[in-house]
Amino acid sequence: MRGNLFAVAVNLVVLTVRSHRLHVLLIERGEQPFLGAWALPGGFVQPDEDLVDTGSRLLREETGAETGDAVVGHLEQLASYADPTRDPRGRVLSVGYLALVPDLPEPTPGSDATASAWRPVDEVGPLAFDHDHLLADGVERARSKIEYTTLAASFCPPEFTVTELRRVYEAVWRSELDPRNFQRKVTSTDGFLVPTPTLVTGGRGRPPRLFRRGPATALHPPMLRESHRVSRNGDAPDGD
Amino acid sequence: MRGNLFAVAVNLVVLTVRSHRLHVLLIERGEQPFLGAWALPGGFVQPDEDLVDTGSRLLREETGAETGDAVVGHLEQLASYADPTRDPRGRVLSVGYLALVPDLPEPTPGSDATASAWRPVDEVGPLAFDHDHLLADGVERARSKIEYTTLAASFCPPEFTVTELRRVYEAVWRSELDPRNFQRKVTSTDGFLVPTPTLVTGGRGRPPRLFRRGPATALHPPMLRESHRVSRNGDAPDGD
DNA sequence: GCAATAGTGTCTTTTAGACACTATTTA
DNA sequence: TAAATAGTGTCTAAAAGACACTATTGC
Repeated sequence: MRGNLFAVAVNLVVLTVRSHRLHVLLIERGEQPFLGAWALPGGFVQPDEDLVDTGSRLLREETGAETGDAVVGHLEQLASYADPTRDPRGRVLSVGYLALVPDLPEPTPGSDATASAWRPVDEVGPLAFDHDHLLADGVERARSKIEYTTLAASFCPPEFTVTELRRVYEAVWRSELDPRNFQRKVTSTDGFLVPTPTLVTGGRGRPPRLFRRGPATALHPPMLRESHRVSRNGDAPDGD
Repeated sequence: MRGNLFAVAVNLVVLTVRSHRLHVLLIERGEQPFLGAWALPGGFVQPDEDLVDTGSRLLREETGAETGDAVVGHLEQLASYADPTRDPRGRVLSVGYLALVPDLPEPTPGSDATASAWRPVDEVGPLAFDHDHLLADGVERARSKIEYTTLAASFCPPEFTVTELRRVYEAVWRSELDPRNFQRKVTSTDGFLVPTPTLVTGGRGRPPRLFRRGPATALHPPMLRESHRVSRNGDAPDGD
């Protein structure tokens, strides 16, 4: 086996929806390199960890919540980044993971960070390392994946209303959806939403019903973004 | 930066369509570990290479053809695999790349292989390392990606007939498509196919027209697999 | 001529999108 | 009561799927 060894890190693109906007979890770096810069949370893979273990450990450390794949939220591998110049310390390969979580309480900064915060994804300035690229890939993955899966519900608490789910789509896609057609679409897609007996009172209008996630993971037919419906060709959703 | 270093390899899932079946390029290992076993072609990332450079270098070495992203065919990152026990030599992270190429001449074995061959993907026995997993992920990526992109044309030579393109879909999906509806669908999707003046003579029936790939990369609306159209929920195309 | 393959037209069914309308709450 | 939000029904347009039909070759 030839030499040329790498350090391997996992970096998280943790997305959530707060006040109708898509937010990402950032940390302010407390170490070199990029001391004081904002970055995606991350850490090195430990000797006996598989990549996904590192991802869930980091997610737990950064958000406090037990939001692995099993409970609420969603965690999946995005892609790996290994440009030889991406880290001034040497050869570091970073495996990006995408996490979709419900709106959580304020995060607590991890050990190597002086601060952490939720920031709207379209207001994020230049980040440390190649994290802008990672973030863009994560956001695009989320945008396209809620088209043909039920993953949008990962942004919601265990019980939620159809309107809450619609706000998720609208925030992630930055577009408005017709509430009536949306209602029909999601409630008639078998296995997407399971109604509970509970109605949410205290609001302004007719009390909405609470739903839980159903067993379905794929949406057929998919829910297409308007930008995808308008033109017939268009740009590439690149593969990596 | 904490220690715990990895060797980083790239492994290729090279797919093509030969005689109406989806094939993958395999090598017979000429070195330990897994000496004599069949495996996906691969190699280590060299000091100044980015991952995609390693991928295209390996693809060139194994297929002989210049089939990077630019020419014909397609190369994209799949996912990374780093189970601590996946390689008996120690900690090796493998970055999987998916390559879609036209039907090429017989491959020439690389340096660390005693043989290489195209094998139908559904007749591939247990492979070395975790390459069965990698292959399954690659095939599923190809199956789903030709639904909403024009990547199926990457399996074709620069000029091809509509029937050849349909054979690609049928081989990758293992299902039959209506030739007439398929024809209308692909020729009416803007930017997918560009007609040439050439008709292919010498065949049995009416001579078909040759087409080239157009500029479109995305298919809107997508071309859905029958399995996806039949039921409304169904199983998960998992994210990583 | 007939068989085979390429390609078009047309009808039916399904789905998306627009939007009128009903239902149930708070103020 | 009016205003607000939830949810249903219905019409239209677009697309998928079935399949009759025409076009052009080799035999």
